[in-house]
Amino acid sequence: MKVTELIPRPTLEGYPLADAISKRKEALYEHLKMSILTLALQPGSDLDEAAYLDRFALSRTPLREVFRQLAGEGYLDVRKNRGVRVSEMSHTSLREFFLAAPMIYGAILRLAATNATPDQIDRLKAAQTKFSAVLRSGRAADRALANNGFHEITGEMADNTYLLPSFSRLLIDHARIGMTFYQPQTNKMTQNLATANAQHDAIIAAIEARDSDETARLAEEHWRLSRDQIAQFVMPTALEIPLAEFPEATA
Amino acid sequence: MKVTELIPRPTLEGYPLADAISKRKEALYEHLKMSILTLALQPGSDLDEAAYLDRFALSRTPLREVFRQLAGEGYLDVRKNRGVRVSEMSHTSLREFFLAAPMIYGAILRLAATNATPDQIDRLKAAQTKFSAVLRSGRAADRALANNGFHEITGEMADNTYLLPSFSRLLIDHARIGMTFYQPQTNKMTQNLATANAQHDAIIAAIEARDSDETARLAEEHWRLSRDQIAQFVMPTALEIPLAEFPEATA
DNA sequence: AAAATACAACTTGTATACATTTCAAATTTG
DNA sequence: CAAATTTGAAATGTATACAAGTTGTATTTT
Repeated sequence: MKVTELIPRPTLEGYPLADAISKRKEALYEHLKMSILTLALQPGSDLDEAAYLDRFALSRTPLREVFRQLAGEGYLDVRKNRGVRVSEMSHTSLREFFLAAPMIYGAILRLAATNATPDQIDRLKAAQTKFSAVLRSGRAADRALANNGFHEITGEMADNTYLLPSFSRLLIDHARIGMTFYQPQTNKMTQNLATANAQHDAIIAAIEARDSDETARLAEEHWRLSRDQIAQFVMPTALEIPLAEFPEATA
Repeated sequence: MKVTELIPRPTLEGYPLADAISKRKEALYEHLKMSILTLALQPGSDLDEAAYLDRFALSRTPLREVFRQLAGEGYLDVRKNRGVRVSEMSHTSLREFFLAAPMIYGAILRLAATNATPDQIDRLKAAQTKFSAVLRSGRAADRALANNGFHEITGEMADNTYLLPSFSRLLIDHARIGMTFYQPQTNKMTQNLATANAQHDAIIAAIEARDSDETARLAEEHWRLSRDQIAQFVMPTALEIPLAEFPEATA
């Protein structure tokens, strides 16, 4: 057995999980993904190489490799000689999102019903258990991540090299859009979350039954719920109070 | 003005286009893409870092960056501690390809008709002029690249961040499948190429007319031609000569 | 002689010094 | 005084030495 495996490296300050380099690389990778999905790192914001260098105890070469990989997956933009920033989201990309999402989501779930393995179904159930639990805890970021985790597994189930890249990019921005818009202040939205939860259960059942038509139907229904929720925030129902009644307007 | 801009670097042996580093990086990037699309580099084959180091006069850091980027785009696979190889193509991926391609191609061309800019239309016409010319010259690799160039522009026209990643991956393997199967030894296949050429012209006209329904219809037709051509090679019509008539069988 | 081990050459990964480019503040110029 | 230019600190990109891992071959062991 290798000696180096037996001697733990000294703990690094500021980063308690210090371990093999590849572990730290992986940790940085996951940390950035999570931060971007939950908007802890905002779209368009610059990343400071130096800060991550210290925090994750990596040298520039592997750090930059992680940045490049995340750029390839659509999380980051690398601009030559100008550093790295979190990939942008604009009203334009929102429109593109609405066009592409129903088609890709439908296709992925249809294929998931055909190709899912028993192990994947188990993992989907576990992801759904987590999502369900997190609905109660109420933290928006946790909800977005749990929902993302659920859908990532459906992408894996579909097992199609060619569809996965687009699906993955959609999931990134779905999470980010969700973080922006789903703030369940109203009863309606809390109700919607419960509906989404029920839809996840139905999707699992349909996949397990290998019923691809039913799974595709549920995909459409699930998408519609999500879309309406977003639309409600982009185009809210007009206020019904006459302007004059606002304190600011009367002052 | 910077002095370094005025002093040309000494010409590097084995690579006449020697220039600024970023040019050489770009050259390597394009060379690898081209080699992979035309099967000059076969699916699954290993890439020798050292060979490209000399040939393109790059140091390992930028060279490896190019490898990573191409991996992100689906041209290469990077395996930890085991070097880089050209991404694989199997009978499994062929099936995945057939499932995904018609949907994505249809969507891309439909959107292209809606969103194409005049400049892009001009470039599409130029690409088609090239494709047309190359049909006569007859080299399979040139045809595959010209066809790829045409479709890449339609992807750009569609202008949808979320669909482009899948579309790009499909184009890679479409070119490679084409190189494997389209060897116009029969009259039928030569005829098919002429048909494809005419379809390209029709697609340009439909896009220019902003007729998205017609463009989508043409996309389906174009796909069907391509699919049938591939199917013909995967499942050729059976030989009609009885076994006994082969010299080997009678010997 | 077959299997297991050890070793050495080679490949891949990382750290870091150095080169280049960018950005912005300070200076010069018209 | 405004515009253009210079300049230098900070950020980004590259080269290269060194470390770690992998692979194939020689050696030992049974």
